[in-house]
Amino acid sequence: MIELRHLRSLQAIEREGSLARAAETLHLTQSALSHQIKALERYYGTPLYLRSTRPLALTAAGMRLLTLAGEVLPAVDAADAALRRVADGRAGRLHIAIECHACFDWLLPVLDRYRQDWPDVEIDIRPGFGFDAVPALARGDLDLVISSDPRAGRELVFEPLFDYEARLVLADGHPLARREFIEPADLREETLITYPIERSRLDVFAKFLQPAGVEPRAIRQVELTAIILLLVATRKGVAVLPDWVLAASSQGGFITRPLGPGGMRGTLHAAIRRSDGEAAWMQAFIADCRAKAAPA
Amino acid sequence: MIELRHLRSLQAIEREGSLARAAETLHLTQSALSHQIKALERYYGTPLYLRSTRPLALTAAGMRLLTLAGEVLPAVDAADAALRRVADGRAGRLHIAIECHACFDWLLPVLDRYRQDWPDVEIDIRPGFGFDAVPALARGDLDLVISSDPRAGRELVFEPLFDYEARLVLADGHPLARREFIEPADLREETLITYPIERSRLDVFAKFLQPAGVEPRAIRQVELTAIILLLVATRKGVAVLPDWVLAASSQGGFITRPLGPGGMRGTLHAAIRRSDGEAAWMQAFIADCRAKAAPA
DNA sequence: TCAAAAATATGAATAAAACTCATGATAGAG
DNA sequence: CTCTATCATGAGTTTTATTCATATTTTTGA
Repeated sequence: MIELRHLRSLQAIEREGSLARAAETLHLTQSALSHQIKALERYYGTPLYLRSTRPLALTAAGMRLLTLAGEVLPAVDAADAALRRVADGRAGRLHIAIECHACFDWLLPVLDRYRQDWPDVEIDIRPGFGFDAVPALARGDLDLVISSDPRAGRELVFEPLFDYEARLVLADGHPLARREFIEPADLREETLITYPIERSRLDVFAKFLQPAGVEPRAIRQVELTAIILLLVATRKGVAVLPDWVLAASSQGGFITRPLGPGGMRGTLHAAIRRSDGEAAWMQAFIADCRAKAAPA
Repeated sequence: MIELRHLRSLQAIEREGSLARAAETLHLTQSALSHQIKALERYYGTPLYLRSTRPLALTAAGMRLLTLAGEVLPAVDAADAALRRVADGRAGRLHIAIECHACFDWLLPVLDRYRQDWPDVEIDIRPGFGFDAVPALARGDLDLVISSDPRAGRELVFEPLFDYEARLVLADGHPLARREFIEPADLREETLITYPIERSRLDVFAKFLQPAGVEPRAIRQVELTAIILLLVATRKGVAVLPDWVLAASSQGGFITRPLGPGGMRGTLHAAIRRSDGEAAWMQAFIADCRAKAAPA
């Protein structure tokens, strides 16, 4: 069966004009090339070179193979170079899912900067994984999941990125603004504005209201962070958002208060496969996440 | 170094969904495939499959190679099929040169018929070889030369095609028409119409006039056979043409006479490389030439 | 035309590789 | 948690590729 080695030999013979010189550039002996071609000719049952001429002249069959070499070898070499970039950490695939909805706010700027430094990394944000993101990571459908509850395993690593505090956001002059901190019962008469995801995935419910058996007066779901802040400022309700959202926002007209006496805190993690952990492109990305909105 | 074998394995694994099944279709063992992939991974220094999943899932690097396989293998298989056609005599290259100018008249119809039966033979008529056609045949620049003087060698074979007689063509009622045959001196007062090639390559001169030291009154060179016949019929001169030209012509107004008492005869040959002599496409072509203008 | 030079071919021996066999390890299903 | 399907591993074997030494062929230049 023909192999790439044969195509490389044919190209070298054409380039160098003789078996002997081609053999040199291929780091082979003239004999090796002669045997190689003879084997090809035996395999196909037709001569590739006219032997009555010196140097050898290609037959039509030989030319067909030389053409094939020209078609095929550049593609092979390109793939080869690409894999080499993967091997030394310059290239990789970074398909991200985010479990935390508000993370778009810091992630997009980070990605923007990152992709300039790592042009060979194929970046994507994949929606629609929901709570299945971590299994999808193990399966190889994803490469990184932004998550706030680490469940490391043999195959997966959870790299801590940064701590955050979820705080209640309310309009300037709201009655609750006089409190030092917020208790669950305080929200009984409030309209709570949240991202449009199921309650079980919202920490306010899971960790704050539900344990106390409190239900807010109403819930309103809004997609965009900026709109949530606008609604809060115009006294349409209150919201619970991580502190980075508020630090990064240029909007005004609201203040924040801790949830509970100690505040509701957490740590954001990047879940990755252990096998990707050493790669330069991955380490750089995690470093960029930690630096977050650092000056460009 | 990566080889086509590896690309075929990757494709089979993708197709079959597991090493074991892929191994079957490749007529290998599962172990062989496992070793093969491990070798590739060692070579590139990066995993091609995630091992923590069953069946194996491709990594980004693995996908790059699978893509390469898709690009490259169809081209390889196409070339392979083409060479197989060459090997069993269905395909070949037929680059023809003709030493005899009038041969166009029977060759073109023959080629027309031939190429319908042998679509995989690459046909061309290569002008500009002149007397160097036979060496060019040995060098592999040509594959067949129509020639009237056989000089066979170790490398070359001259296949006889058919006999012909070169006859003097003259207008009906021309004074020379009363002769049984023509002698050199008869042309002393005639205008001789020839193809536009050097005198040494025209048999009338080389074999008939020159030996007798006779020079015609004038020479006129004309490219096309039909025009030559027209000029003869309209008494602008006489010409020497092989008999097949006259047999095939539908024009009238002229008669022919032998040159010398026995006529000037020759045999047309097809010069080919001995290595092409066995090929089915070549034998068929020579047979077609011998049959000449046989009914289609 | 002949010998020297250059290029390729050949066969045996060696080196390298690819593959198989037998078995061990692991993941996923029930 | 066991069972089954799947993949990995290492030693041994077979196959393939390459080298070495030398023969053959073609080309070149007197």
